[in-house]
Amino acid sequence: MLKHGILGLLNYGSMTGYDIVNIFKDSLSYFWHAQTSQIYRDLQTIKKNGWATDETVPQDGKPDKKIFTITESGREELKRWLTEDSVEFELRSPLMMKIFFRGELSIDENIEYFEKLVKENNAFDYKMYIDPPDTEKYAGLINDPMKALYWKMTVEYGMMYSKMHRLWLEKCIRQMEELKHENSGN
Amino acid sequence: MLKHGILGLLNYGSMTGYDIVNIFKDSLSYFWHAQTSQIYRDLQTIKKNGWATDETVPQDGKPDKKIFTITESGREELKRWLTEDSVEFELRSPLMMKIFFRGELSIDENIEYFEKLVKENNAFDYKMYIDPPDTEKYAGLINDPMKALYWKMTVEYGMMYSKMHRLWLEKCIRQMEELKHENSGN
DNA sequence: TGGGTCATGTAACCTGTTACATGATTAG
DNA sequence: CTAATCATGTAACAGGTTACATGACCCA
Repeated sequence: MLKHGILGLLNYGSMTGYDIVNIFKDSLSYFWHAQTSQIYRDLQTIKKNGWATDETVPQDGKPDKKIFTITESGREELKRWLTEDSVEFELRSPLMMKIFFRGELSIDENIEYFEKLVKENNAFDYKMYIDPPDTEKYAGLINDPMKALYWKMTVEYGMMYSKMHRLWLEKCIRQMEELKHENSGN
Repeated sequence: MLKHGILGLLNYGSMTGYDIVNIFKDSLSYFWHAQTSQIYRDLQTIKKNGWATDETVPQDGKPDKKIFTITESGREELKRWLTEDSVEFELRSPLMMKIFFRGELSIDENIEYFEKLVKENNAFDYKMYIDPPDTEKYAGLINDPMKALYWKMTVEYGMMYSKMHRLWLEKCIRQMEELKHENSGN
């Protein structure tokens, strides 16, 4: 998955591992986390598979750069991946895994926990509001409005997800409060 | 993560690897996928860590059973995991990874693709409607209404997620149609 | 003089996936 | 007769995480 994400970025233009790490942070990281070390390692695999070539460019005052360029075979692989038939409707949520078992703790602990999650969610929204993913920054990379649409759609997904998440958290808190009062009312 | 999910199930009562595989399918699998082989392997690790003990029970006409029982140290580990402070607000979506790069394909291919996703989403909703996750089936396991709430909340999350997903897909299709007509209108 | 940016990675480990293997019983 | 259920895994590989390492330049 990550290899194809890197390939997709390389398809916009030749760049270094360092560039990829940075662009990743501003875009794909919202729905796929990647370690720097993994990016450098996968870049080696990409080269080994013949999907990209590299060229070392010396610089003065700065470390050498290694610029990767996608090959024809890399473009084919990217297209193959994009059009392959696979079930991607997969949701992996460590949060739900924990909440499933949260009945082990007291209802007060849980209400407190959910309120903490609401705060985190708000902080995320606020950060998105004051410092939104800067698509302009990469205008040189993705200048085609047809291509930019898809980036925009993933950003919208993130926003809708966040909203749904908050609604769900609030509903859960209401349900816990109810159960709490029912039990104390007996 | 999976190890702690298994530990959580074991905490409801002693059971075999086979039982865990089945309960997993009806519950946790909606937000965490696990291979049978991984469950059996992690069960070995859980035993090695002293979080559970096992007892082999011969049966006739059927293979031997290996019943796992959580230990005090296992319960402590479960509680530690539940209360640990960690950022779980993580979204991993292979779908978004692909959509981000979908500008490489034609707008007609993309509209078709999104319509396929809508159908898949509807099929999922329909399956949930005619064959909902059967919490009753495990009433013997989780009989405390306080504990059952948390299971219910994760199911609700799945439903809200699915709804948001459909809304997003529909919005995307509208945006693509618009862009398509704008471009052909020039 | 201390932290941020630029720029590269390696090593060890942990977690998840795919493919394979066995074999009796029971329900349709 | 065939498919599902019961019940256990192993081996190899792929992918993700954590910790560590280097070093110059620039700005405050």
